[in-house]
Amino acid sequence: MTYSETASRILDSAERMARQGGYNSFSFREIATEIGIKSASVHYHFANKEVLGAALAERYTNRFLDGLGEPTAEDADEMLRRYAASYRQALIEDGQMCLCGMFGAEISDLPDPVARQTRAFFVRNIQWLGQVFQIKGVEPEDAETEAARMIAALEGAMILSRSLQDDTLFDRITAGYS
Amino acid sequence: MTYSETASRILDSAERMARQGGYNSFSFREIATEIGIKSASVHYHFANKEVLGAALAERYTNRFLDGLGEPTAEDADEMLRRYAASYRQALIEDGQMCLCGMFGAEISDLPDPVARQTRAFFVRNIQWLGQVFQIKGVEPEDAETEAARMIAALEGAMILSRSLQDDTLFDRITAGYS
DNA sequence: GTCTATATGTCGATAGAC
DNA sequence: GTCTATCGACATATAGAC
Repeated sequence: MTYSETASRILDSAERMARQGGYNSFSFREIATEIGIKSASVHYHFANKEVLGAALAERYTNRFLDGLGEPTAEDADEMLRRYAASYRQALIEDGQMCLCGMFGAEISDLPDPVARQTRAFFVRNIQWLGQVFQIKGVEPEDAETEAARMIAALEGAMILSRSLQDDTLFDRITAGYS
Repeated sequence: MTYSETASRILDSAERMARQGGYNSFSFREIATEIGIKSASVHYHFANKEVLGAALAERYTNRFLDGLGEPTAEDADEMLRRYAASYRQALIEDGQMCLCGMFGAEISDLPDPVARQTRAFFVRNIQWLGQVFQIKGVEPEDAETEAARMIAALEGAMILSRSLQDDTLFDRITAGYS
């Protein structure tokens, strides 16, 4: 999927808001004001809020996985470090939470298309990490559990670190993955 | 703090909604409708939303720690199992997320009194678990990090398990704590 | 303690001009 | 593609009667 310049700026704005306060924290009006158009114009690019929310989660997931690259046959430990570093960068350098971690927490209240894209984030991440754990020698039947455990640790570390306003806490919690 | 019958029912209703969709998912009107009064009456018990939100997090934290009891000098492993079981029960038996996990994720958008009570949940839980890890023989300077790591794992496990609609995933992710 | 009534603001969404 | 204008619904919050 490729987006027009304006559509991209809408997504950028919405993503920043959603990563601070979740699905209910971005609005057509506030996005419009921020990028200098009117809310009716935002509706031209994204017909309604669930379409916008689903596009948000989809773009986020694609970018996240693109940033990781394909799991390579060597240097599995380096892949794990890189995976953890993606979360670290989002939290500490960008100052933002994981979009799909936010959406995942409130998933039972989300419109179905948004919930489905949120699930896709976790499914695809578990697959990616599961491959890495298999390369490391984890039994195939345990690799996805190990993957889910690592993702849970990283999502949870973001929440505690952000809540307690202590960036070093994220590093200490995830020290085993670096 | 002790609440009147009506105030308790307000908190019960708000807590259930907040544990599904976060801070923006409960409203005076919806609470009022659910318990059979008018929204103006909800305002009589809780002056405004940030007061209600802070009361929600405070009551949740007190109940949670009361349910755990004091860390005892023996059976540290049993204390850890009991701690993990509290999260398991919330997710699987009650079908709800951790209130302060939700609030923690969106903490940068929360009114200050709510944010402070949310932080208190994590501070007090880290202290409780930190004591248990010390009893287990973890070095005092590492005990709170170990505590934060376990809480992060449990909060993250809730998010992934709920997102993927797979209760068994929570158990598999947290198997090391049981 | 609860009510009616209301003020004031924001929300998502749409019709139709340009 | 963007705009003005507007709708109906819902939000938090308050004044004042009972």
